[in-house]
Amino acid sequence: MVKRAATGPVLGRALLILEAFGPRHTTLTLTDLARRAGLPLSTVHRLAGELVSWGALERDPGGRYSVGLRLWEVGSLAPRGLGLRERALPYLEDLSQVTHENVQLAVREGAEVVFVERIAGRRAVPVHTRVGGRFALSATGVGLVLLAHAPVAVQEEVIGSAIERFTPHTVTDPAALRRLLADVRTNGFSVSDRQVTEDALSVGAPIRDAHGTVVAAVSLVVRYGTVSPHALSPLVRSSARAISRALDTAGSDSTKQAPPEPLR
Amino acid sequence: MVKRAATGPVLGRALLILEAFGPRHTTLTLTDLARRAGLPLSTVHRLAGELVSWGALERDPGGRYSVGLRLWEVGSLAPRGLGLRERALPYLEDLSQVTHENVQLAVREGAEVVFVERIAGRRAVPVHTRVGGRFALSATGVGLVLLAHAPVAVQEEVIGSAIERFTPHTVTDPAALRRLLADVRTNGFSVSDRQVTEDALSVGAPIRDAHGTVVAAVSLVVRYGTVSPHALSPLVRSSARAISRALDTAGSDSTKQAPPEPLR
DNA sequence: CCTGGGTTTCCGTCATTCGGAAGGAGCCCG
DNA sequence: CGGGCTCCTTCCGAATGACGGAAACCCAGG
Repeated sequence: MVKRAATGPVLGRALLILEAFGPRHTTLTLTDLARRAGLPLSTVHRLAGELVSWGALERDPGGRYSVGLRLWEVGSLAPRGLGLRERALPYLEDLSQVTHENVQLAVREGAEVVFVERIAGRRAVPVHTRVGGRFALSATGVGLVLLAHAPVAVQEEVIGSAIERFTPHTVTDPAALRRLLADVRTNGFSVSDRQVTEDALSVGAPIRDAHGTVVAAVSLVVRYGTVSPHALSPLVRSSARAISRALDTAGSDSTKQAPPEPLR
Repeated sequence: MVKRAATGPVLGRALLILEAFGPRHTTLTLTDLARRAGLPLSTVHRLAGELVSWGALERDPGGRYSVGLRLWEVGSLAPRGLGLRERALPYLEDLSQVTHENVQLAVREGAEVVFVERIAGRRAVPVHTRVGGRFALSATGVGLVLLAHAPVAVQEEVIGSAIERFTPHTVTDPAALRRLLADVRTNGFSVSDRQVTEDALSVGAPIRDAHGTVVAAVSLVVRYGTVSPHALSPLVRSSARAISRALDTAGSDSTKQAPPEPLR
């Protein structure tokens, strides 16, 4: 069994409160907070008060709560968050300048992708990606890369459960997905052909740490039909390798680089 | 006296643990964590375990702790963090493209500036600014703007306590600082003339919300002597106003209406 | 084999959290 | 102007979960 939370009441509830916030709900009233967290009002009132006094949450003049700057600061210390973003950004910008297309940088968290950075091309296909947002592993360019190199347990989890379909082109057949992942591993890049939206195609490549473990992925997202995947893959792959190299050399704050492996 | 922590033991300690991380200490061993947080080992072990199980912290194979991606995700929901950054970014990039100098975006937290975004010009003066990092209010371009428009209590706090000196040009005299702040308010922009380093000068301007309250500041940082402040101020000011406008339209509902959240 | 660093587990004591309920503060509508 | 609404804040006694010293554990390295 790996599911059990193992969290005491206090912390557990405090974290439930943090979880209540989301992209669609960045500021919440106390009552909403309690409702969304599934906790009694007075409990939320007390805990939220403590969180505010530290700066994890903030209250606007109307009394509504939002995530505090202080929490953002701490969050920005996450090696797989801002740390990664900072090191990769120059290369992502190069990609952006050269292609004028959407560039994405993402890591895997559990059975989902989390987008760490996104540079939107001016006249590129609109992509509904939010920095800090999550998405299914099996459909996007970055997702396919991360899934292909994920521990087998994760792959099986994803393949085993029903795969969400976004377009007629979304690969939902387990066998087909397995083949796709194998291709990603042998080719060194992924292609998501209109799997998320009818008009977009993305090409992703793996970013590795000093040990060769895949820790992140980059991708270019282009309008379907305008560019061939084969034209993009060398570009994406070489950028991914450049970023990988940048990660190696920049590992200054520790004696040895170790691959981050989130557990559940 | 400002305000007592008002935090129960559990949460308080958990937050102390989070505080133990910093730019120079992104990954810590359990013992370090305990030492830096000033807590007994077993306590930290227990609490950190809970935090890990939720994803607020992560452990690498070596058992060392770092800030978890999950916390970064939640942090990215902070309106004054990523929210602000996202809306301002296009304008910051324009500034960067036009001038090829360093562009900074910051907000005030207590008696310090917190940098929310920084775009480094290729061949611009090196600036030691880190996104998510803090700095004294009284010296930088952004800091002067934020201080000039801060509540009087904050201004007095800063002016009252000893002002840190970075260069011979740093303004540390209370009266002089007061005059400087008054200038900032009347001129609508600030100039930090070699106050942080001998070779840098920065010009900052205020960003306001729908109510006219100053909520953030932008600045350009250039090498001293290359450009006159007067040449920069119109540019910085107009960018600041553009960003202010972008904040208004983007759904800053005061206390009136139900939040019409724009999705994409 | 032993020494020393960090890590994990245990468990009796007792300080802290819990949350229902009651009291305010606005706001809208008739 | 008053009654009803929703949302916010404060209180306090019961009992539950937190606390952390101490001891076992697990390596490396000498």
